[in-house]
Amino acid sequence: MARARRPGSYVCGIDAAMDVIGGKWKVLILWALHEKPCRFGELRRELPGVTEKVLAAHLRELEADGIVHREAYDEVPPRVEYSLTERGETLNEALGPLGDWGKENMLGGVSAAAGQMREDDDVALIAGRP
Amino acid sequence: MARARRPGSYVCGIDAAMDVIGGKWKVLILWALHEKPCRFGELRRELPGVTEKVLAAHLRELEADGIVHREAYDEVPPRVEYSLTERGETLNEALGPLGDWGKENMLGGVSAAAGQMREDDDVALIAGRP
DNA sequence: CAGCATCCTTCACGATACTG
DNA sequence: CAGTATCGTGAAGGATGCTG
Repeated sequence: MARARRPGSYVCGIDAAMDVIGGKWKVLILWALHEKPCRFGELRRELPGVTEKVLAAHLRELEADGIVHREAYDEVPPRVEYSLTERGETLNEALGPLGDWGKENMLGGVSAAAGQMREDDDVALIAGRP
Repeated sequence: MARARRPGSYVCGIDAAMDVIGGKWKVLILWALHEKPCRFGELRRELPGVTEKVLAAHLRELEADGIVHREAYDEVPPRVEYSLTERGETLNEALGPLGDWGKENMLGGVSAAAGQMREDDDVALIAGRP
């Protein structure tokens, strides 16, 4: 996306990861799918402003990278469900510290860090999100 | 960079962080400066392929975001040294898990994880780099 | 040495319209 | 509903040349 995709060799792991999440909506898609598997139109509603074309393209890329799973049900009307793969979940977790950093340093360094964070989910891992 | 810079409000911390490191060479600059403070030309040699214009632009943005510090010495010939700020260091650390993920999942999931990793530096934190 | 000034290319993203 | 097809745009990035 933001750079040459799949040149075969990256300078480092960050480079490779940046390639995977380099799309404008990639991380938002990741976040939306982490909350719950979503259908196409559902996803579109979760990401205000994204166009069908771009959403479809991003989903195809994420699928190619093994981040999301696409399940098409042969029904009428057609139904397709997107969900995170195991690899997608680990990516989401790896994004956690970065999200924390962004929230602390770029947003209003809210002190939401300590105390009011629930732990019944893996909120601790993926904090710094909406 | 890759998206609208400083719209004033991001969807989440990841969004904000992605904005900071969204440039094509940003993370490489971060990495180079983490190893040691660098002069402009030095930095250029560390990043094969980057042009002066782009490197200068990225450095200015990183400086504006409080990630790197620019120290200009009034000598002849002119000398400028770039280094990571405290915030830059924390960003670098926050990038660690992502680097690990990229190395494990996108590169040759090398088993370099265990054993042959030296710990005299903070290698453990910022693994997955060159 | 450390840059800024220009011009140019390219690619991600967007808008709109149309199918199975 | 879940997409494809086509056309258009803007901004990031690259190439080259010049300056304090």
